[in-house]
Amino acid sequence: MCMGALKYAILGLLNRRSMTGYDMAKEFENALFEFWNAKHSQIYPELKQLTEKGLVEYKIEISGNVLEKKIYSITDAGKAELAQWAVTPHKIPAATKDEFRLQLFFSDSIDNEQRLNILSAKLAEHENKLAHLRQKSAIFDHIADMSDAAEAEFTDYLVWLGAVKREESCCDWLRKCIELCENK
Amino acid sequence: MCMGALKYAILGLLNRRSMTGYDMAKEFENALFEFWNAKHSQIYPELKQLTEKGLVEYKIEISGNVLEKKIYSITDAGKAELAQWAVTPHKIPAATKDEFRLQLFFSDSIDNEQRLNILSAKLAEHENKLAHLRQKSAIFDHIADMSDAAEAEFTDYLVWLGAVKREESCCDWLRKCIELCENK
DNA sequence: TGTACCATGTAATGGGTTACATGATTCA
DNA sequence: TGAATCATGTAACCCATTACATGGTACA
Repeated sequence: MCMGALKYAILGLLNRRSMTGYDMAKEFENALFEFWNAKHSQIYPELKQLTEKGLVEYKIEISGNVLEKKIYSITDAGKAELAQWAVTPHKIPAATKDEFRLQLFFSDSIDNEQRLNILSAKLAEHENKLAHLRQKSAIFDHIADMSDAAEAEFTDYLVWLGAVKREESCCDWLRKCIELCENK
Repeated sequence: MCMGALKYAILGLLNRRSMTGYDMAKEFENALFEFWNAKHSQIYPELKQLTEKGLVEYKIEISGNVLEKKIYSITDAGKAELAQWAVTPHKIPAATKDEFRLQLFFSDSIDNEQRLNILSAKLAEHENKLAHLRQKSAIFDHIADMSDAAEAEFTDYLVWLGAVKREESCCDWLRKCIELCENK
């Protein structure tokens, strides 16, 4: 389905700045969380392979007295592969498996009151998530005019906007569902 | 992450009507596609397990002269487990891995014109998908007033509405991205 | 000195897709 | 008689998560 896209996620990160595998794991948790994720147990083996293929390289840095850090950076070969991927069309991903929607679909077997309960609880969760997402907008506040934003800031903003709109739309839908159930 | 939710998808389907594993695969492809999917290679082993646990049972029916079909149905034990699951709260799923958003995020490395190209292509894809989703609304047209719709039709409608709204929101986002890029 | 975090790896397991394998039925 | 579809199963592989495993650093 994804055809080794982790590879490009890593190359993309290294194309912005050199970093350790540990740093990457944090980037996935923070900046990329809304559309990609990978744990360190996946990152380290992948970095090993990318090194063997010559797409990335590392130099060892000593932190403190003995702790060895591998600072990875992208090679020219890596940049070439990334550039190619960057303009390749990709399929719309298959819809996420969503246990809540599954539950709602089969809620023909429970009564309307219980259905309202699970809908209200889910709406509260998503409103909470939306609030957290909106808090992150502070990062983009200093960009008065997007037209002269730095490139990386601009693309960060575009995907952030997508995450917010997705969450808003989800909340709207849940409110509509609640309304329809209440008029039942 | 999903903790064996396939089990409940199957129980939910069988709670609506008895059917074969083959029928289930078709249901996943058609009715459930927007929030769940499973291929026959996953369904048959799961049905075997559920039979062993006594949550479903089957009777063999002969189609034509020799072809044996296993018509599965839900047992009382299965209904009890389904009823319990139906009111259990589930976590919001982790965001889908979306290679396009990954691409957009890292499009700081390509020029604005190419970014506009991939955005326009993706918008066309999603508009197409939205059109197909809306076509399916015909199924719900005969329900003049949702308040007296059959339960199963009503819940089908709720999740369908969610799929449409999700797709509309995605199109809106892409148009906004295109607008921002054009003013760049 | 203890706790949170930095840093790197491997192993076991689960979930899911694609491919392999087989054969019957229906209809043109 | 050939093609599309019905019908059931297994095997190999890929991706990803959780757990296992180790040890250093920074700071209160």
